[in-house]
Amino acid sequence: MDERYFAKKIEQKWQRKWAEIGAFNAETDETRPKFYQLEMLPYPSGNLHMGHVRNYSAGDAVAWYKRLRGFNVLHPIGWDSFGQPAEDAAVKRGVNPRTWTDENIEIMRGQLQRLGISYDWRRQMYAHRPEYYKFDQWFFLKMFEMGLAYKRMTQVNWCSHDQATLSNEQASGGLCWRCGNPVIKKDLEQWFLKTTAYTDQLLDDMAEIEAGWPHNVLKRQSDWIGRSEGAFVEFEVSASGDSLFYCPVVDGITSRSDQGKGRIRVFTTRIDTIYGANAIVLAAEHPVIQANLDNFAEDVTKKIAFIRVENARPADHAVEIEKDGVDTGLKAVNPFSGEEIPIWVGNYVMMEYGTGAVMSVPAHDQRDFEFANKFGLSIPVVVEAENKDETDSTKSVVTQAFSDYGVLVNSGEWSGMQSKEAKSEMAAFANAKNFGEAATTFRLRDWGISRQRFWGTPIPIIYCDKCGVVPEKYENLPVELPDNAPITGTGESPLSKVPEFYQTACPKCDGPAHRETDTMDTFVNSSWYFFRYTDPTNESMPFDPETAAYWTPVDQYIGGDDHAVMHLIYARFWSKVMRDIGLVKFDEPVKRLLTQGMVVGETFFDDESGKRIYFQPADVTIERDAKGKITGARSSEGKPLKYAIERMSKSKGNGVDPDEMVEIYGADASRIFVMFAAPIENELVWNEAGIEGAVRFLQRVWRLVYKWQASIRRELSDDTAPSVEARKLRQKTHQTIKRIGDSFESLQFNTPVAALMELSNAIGDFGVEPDAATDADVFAIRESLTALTLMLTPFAPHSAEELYSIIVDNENGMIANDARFPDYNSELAKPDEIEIPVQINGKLRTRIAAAPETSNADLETMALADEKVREFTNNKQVVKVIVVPKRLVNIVVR
RNA sequence: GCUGGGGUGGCGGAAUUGGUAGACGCCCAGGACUUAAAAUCCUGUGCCCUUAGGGGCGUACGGGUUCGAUUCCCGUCCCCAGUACCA
Repeated sequence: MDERYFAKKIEQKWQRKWAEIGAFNAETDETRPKFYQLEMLPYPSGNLHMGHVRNYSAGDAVAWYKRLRGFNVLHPIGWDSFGQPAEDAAVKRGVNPRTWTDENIEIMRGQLQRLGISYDWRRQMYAHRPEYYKFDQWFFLKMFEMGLAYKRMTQVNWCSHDQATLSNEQASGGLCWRCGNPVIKKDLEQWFLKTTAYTDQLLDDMAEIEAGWPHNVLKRQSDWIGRSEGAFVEFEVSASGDSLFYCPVVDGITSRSDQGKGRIRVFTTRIDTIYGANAIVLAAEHPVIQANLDNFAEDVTKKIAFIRVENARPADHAVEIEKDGVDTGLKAVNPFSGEEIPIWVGNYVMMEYGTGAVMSVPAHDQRDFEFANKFGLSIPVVVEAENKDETDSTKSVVTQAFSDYGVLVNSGEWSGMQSKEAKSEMAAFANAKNFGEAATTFRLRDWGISRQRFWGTPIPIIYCDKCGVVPEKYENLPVELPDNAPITGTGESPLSKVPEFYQTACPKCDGPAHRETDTMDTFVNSSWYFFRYTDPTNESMPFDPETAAYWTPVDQYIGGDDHAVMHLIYARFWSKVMRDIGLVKFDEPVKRLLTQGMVVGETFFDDESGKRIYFQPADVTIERDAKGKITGARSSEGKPLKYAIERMSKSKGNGVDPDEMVEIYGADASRIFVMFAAPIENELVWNEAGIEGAVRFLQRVWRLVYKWQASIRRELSDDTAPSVEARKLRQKTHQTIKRIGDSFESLQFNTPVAALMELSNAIGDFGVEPDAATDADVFAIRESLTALTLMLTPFAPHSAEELYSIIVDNENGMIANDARFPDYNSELAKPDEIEIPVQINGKLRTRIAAAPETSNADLETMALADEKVREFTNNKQVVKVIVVPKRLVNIVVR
């Protein structure tokens, strides 16, 4: 082997060797502790991007580290290979989605292999293969039996331009996220999974994973679930000329009272403030409003229509919409006070939340306050702070609602009670009097999984004229996708155009029947894929429960935080269902979660056209000032360019091809750089300049090993006394072993790389040349080079293997085979002498050298005796001396 | 707006959670080697003052607590992410 570092040559060599011995093939072994390292599976879009490289480099570092620590590691990869881009490609280019997908997987697998990620390739799962999606269907049937899968009519967001259904997120602001055209509501029969059956568990079980998940992810999940404790209260509609008005009975929104009058249900978290209600405010879409549009005065109806349009909120969350509303002329009776209050329509009330109706309590709710102010409505105060100064009612100018708890006033028989206590009692009272009850509402909705798409798992349901909705039989699974469906992108299910697919016999009566032609949301596939890895070829079950019991739950999951909510809530839901089926025995599938930041790119724009044309290419001249700060950039023709940082993507032309990186710098250098450049949870601004540093580092290590190669292979006698040099190097080695172990436990990847660089610098600075080295010197060098090489493995496995084979001088001595993380010896890590900074009045003035065990008293004496210190303490009174053991001495003088 | 996380050299970022601020790397400058370049190696590199020895300032800004604050407390400004006018 050459003394120069040829990345490509050694990378291919070790990838081949690992494959030969099946180095990363995981087998169940009850005698060894297991570790399940998982990264979010990629969508096979065609190419890896740097975000993938970051994700999989981090995962591989953990997998290697745990292997070096003696764990039996499961580190699998698979393909999230169902989804819309395959259909788009089919529409655009007429290719078969399956062919397109399979080709992309081949390309991306090659890229991952060239990066040398240590996967057990035998365990790949492919969402689009019948062997896998058969069990999506299996789970669906189980859930159908359990009452967790059901079908109902629902309104979906529909973009008539794109001919597509949209999720609420995609239809935010009432406009299609893709084309910007208005979104309409369309009625469709859809299948749902009852995520709401697990709402409480999804919230409460967070306690089990709290220690291992990012705080921010748990927060977002609990916001998403959105529990709020309160009560429903029904207000009777009481307008004079009652007959004019119509109150349709809509379950959960309105009801009919004993007197035959309609009641409007409101949800409130503050039933204690109900005596302060000055109005009922309804959403414009509320059924009572819609049913009476013809009965209102003409200008009222007009205003309602206006509000409905204006109510479409802009996508920018920071923009607050001005309150607007109109008095309908209808009245409602406060069931507590008997008071008659007006019914308004308000733009700040959402039909999608609660019942689409609120009781407006302006004195104690900021939004109601603003509304009442704008329209000059009364603002009756019913809660006062115990410390009266805080209550706005006592001030001459009221600018804000008082929304804290306090003492009830002007609240009939409840006056004088603590408002917090009154909440439950008033809810109980409402219940007893039959006009309300305590209730908890959630934002979480059941999971609509029907998609009018081709490239997804067919829903295994059959519709029979005689028997109705009939589940497919388990033995008939999988219900396979046909190969000849016309994919037009027109929004109707392509499967509904394939009679061979949908024409079938009823599993119950054997009569003619037709299949469901919708497919499942792709999030279904990713909700349980990581269980499949434990038993990827099982034909009768999703996986064998016993095998899975060894490997699962996942010990460490790593992926982008864009999946913090949906994917991770669905996966948690799925695990709970699997637990209830009896497949697993735990509540939570992922013990520890790490969310990595995005990789973004620096882009240079043409200043005139605004076109993105350059991404750090060679033909851009970056202009800097004397200190190296970027002041601007010019194209090769001398055009000034604008500079911006954006998410990397092909379409923006600022993407970096990982293959190119590997080709130029090597997989190891690319991986080290990505790990070193920024903390994993931060956004990473891609800047290729830094990668040279990673290459230089590897080359330095390479040269060091070659420099000492001959010496470290020689026989060493242990009777030479170690030099100061040797003792210092051993210290550094053992300190580094400690640091790197700690870093991995706390999932830091940038600092251990820095620690490795420091260690290699220390070896490079070793004051003795190989020919002059004593046995003790060589021993220290060998120890540190071996440790350095082993600890390099998680970041640069190919280089580590190559260097290790040189150090141990043994063809069979592979790290992947049997090597262990170096042992830490705390005695050796201890320095002989430490430097103690001496401060005077908190300012650093000098340092003194001392043995680590020096007592506080001795340190104090030494510090005071120091010449430099005496200069400062001369003619002054020493008031106090603070000694921090092994840290510093601070002398306070006056 | 609300919630969460932040603000440290020209840049990415360290700092044992109250104890030497700026590790490590990039950039930049100077030097060695070379006919030259590349590569490599060495030196310098927070800012200001000083011939030197050294001194002063410095972790967004203003206060506070402390022998000592990047770290804790109060106030202000700014950035990023999430978000739902959620009743």
